Amino acid sequence: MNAVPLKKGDRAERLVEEIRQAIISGALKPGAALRQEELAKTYQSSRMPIREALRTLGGEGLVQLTPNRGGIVAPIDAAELRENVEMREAAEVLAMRVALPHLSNAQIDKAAALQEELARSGLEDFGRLNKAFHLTLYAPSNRPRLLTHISGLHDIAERYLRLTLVEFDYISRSSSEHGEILDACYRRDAEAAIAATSRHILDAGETLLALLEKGRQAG
Amino acid sequence: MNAVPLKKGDRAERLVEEIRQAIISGALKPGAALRQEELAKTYQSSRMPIREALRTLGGEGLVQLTPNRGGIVAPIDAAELRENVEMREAAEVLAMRVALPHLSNAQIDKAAALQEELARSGLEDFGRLNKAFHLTLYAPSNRPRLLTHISGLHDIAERYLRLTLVEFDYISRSSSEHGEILDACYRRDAEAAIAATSRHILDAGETLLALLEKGRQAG
DNA sequence: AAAATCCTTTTTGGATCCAATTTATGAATA
DNA sequence: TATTCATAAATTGGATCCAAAAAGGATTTT
Repeated sequence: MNAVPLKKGDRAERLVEEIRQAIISGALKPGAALRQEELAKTYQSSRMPIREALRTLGGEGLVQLTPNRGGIVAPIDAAELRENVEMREAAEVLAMRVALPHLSNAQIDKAAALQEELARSGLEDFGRLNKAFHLTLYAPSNRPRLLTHISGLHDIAERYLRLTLVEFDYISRSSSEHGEILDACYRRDAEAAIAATSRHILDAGETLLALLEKGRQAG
Repeated sequence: MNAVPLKKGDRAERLVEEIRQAIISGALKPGAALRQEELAKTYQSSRMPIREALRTLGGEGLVQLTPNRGGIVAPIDAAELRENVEMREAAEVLAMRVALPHLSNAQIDKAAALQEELARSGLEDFGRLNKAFHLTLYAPSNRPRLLTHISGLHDIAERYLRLTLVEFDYISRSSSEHGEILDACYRRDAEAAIAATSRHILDAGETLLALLEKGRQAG
């Protein structure tokens, strides 16, 4: 594989995505030291693009950089999850409010299709599909910075989702809440759509926080 | 100068701050190409830390990076300003809501002192002091990610402030709005503080947007 | 004269090299 | 035995070097 000579100029970019995914999925564990040489060997490149990638991921909050000591995978803690939930609620309510007036039925259908796939899929794909579901609804907002912001928040949130090994119950509740959001969108009921979005995020946050605390006690 | 040998490990960090300030202040003009060699010469270093700094600033939205073509100072446009205002409103309302219950009179006093300094100062220091004023009030929120987010939004907002060469009228209105916020904080009136913060941000946004449009027409 | 093509120059991205800093190891001392 | 200090190994940050890509100019072609 890798028959394609890999055009110059996106090695760092690729690495950002690969390492980001490794962190989100938990393949790289919270707190783990990110040795440049080691990553370079793993991803078949020199240390240089690794360094650039780590810096980008540092900006996203997935890596903690310390001068002369390099990076570690950002640790997990309840305070960050709480903060993430609050920020996500604020940002997604805004996105929904701006997007809804420009949302077409075709786009809602697309989100609905993602939700169906979500219902059929396992935990492995939950984060990716869930993020796609929400961002699909916000796409017509025409707010690129806001969407990037929300995307980053979802990436961080997914780490906590994976960590707590969310049970089936959670996914099914999320499913019905997604249904409520879609209904409100189809009706173009802004208040209802915003309220459902807000509740969806905050409820999920509470559930995860509780599980995280429990997990912390249990080990 | 530069008698201090500049410890290793924060060259890139320093450069981030210097270049960020140059972009915010307008010394580096929107759309201008950021030649690595040139910046390296200007800031007395090699291209390497420059590259890392540009990548960080790219993440902050102050630099636009294109593969194999390097970076340009992020362009200015009305759509981004609007988006920035919306995001700032959402984020700062959240910050105020979370911070207010933990806000001490001493901290409010500190913000008030910054406001006084603000009233005496010129346009040159407006952005910095205004940001400090708001962040001082949000500090007890204990939400580091949120504060970083707000800080970045302020940096971007300042570019538009400088660009429109805001007139005296704007600063004095901002001054009285800051007074309203402080009053509400002293009274620990959450609703009033949030409402005043929201209005403050949205009003300023409208003013700037209008000036930006006018400036665009006038040249 | 306009457009396309080739060639030169400039500039970026990646690899390698070197120095500074941190971390690990072990000896010396209290 | 625990602690401090010195030394060695590992690792990062910065500089330099080289190849690939893009930008700019000249020449040819229509």
